[in-house]
Amino acid sequence: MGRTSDAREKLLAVAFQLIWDSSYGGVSVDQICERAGVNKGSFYHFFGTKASLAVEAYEQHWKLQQPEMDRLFSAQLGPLERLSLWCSFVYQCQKQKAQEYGRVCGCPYASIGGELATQDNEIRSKSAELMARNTKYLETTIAEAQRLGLAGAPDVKAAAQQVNAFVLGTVLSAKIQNDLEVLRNLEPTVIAIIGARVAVSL
Amino acid sequence: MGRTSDAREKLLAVAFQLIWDSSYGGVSVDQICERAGVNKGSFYHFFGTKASLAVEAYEQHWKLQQPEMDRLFSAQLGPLERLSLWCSFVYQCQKQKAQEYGRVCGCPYASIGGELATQDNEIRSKSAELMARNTKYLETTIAEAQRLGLAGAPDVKAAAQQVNAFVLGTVLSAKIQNDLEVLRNLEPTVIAIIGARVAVSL
DNA sequence: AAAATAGTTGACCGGTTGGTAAAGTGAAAG
DNA sequence: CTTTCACTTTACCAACCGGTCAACTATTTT
Repeated sequence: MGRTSDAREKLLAVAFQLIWDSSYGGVSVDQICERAGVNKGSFYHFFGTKASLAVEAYEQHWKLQQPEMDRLFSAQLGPLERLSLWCSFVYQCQKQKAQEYGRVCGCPYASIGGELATQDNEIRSKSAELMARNTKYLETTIAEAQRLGLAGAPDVKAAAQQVNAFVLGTVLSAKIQNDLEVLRNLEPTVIAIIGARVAVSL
Repeated sequence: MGRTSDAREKLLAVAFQLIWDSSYGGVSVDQICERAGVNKGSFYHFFGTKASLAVEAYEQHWKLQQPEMDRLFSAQLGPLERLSLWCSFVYQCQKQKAQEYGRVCGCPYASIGGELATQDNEIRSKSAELMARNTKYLETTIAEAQRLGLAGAPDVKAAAQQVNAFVLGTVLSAKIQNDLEVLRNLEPTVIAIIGARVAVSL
């Protein structure tokens, strides 16, 4: 009973976008409210603090993004094909966002995580959790590549973390240089990371 | 003529530390002044804005750090040895800072760069510049490895960027997970990145 | 000694911050 | 129809933000 509202969903979506465009500290609750067309009182009806809004906004974004990830990492595809598709996806995703906003915006999860890791433990651990979910796709894929003799990583979990770190670092470089170029050819290095140990030990 | 002062140097050092510990947005001019034992009026005698203090603080930190980098990348050492030394250095550096502060603090240049890349172009470009200086060491080293037949990267500059991105991403992961473990074995993957192409093409 | 200069002091500014509170409104449940 | 309750509205708060200013002090040059 009582009335219904889409203010909550609007706030989540707007908060995610605004924080991705600038940063957590660079966006105020007032700005989020204004852009969402919601009064501040309503904001604090739905969310206890700015930080908890951020945590929920990022969780929500993951949920909306998950079907796309499932599609990219479909079991219908070969493991190397999935990795290749994912590399292209990362580039395309950054490219589209850069066209919309006029600057390279980087990885949203890593951005807020990197900004607040030492200051807000809940946001840090949510960021870590979302990045771990991402790495899980890589781990499963690399494990299958291994099984098919396409990769030579002794420790699959470590290899997934390494691939993730490489792509994360490249996306961050692209953001800091404000240049998408470094993102255009991720795949060969990803292949090198997961295949190198076999090759090197030859 | 006029009196002399070390307030400027104190502000630069304190600002760098405080921003590294938390973030640019998370530290106020008042806090920097208080920790440095300097009045706000003096702050604005030396620096025009908070942002320009940050830019100068990071440049200063680079200058202080450079001799250490020159030592790590000494021409007396073999190229792979330099890379190995650098990987250990990155880990030790993060470990020491983590012990001092109680949390993994990540790469200072990348942290401020990632936070403000879309908001403050001067800070973004200073961050990019410092990271490029870092990559230059890698580039020279990889070029020599190539010359000695120890690496098989067709594009040396790209390989240096890839190695840098991998380490950067791993340091960021360590910060977000607040766990140094991922940093303990950087070297094999670095070797794989610069050596893979030769090995793979066998 | 006096003038010129470099640095210090601390009060002050308007605007913004995250967050609160209380009264009001509209729709669904009884 | 009325009660109930989810949501909205708006005014408000103390604390803090980056930045300014004019008076003041210590040092060196002339």
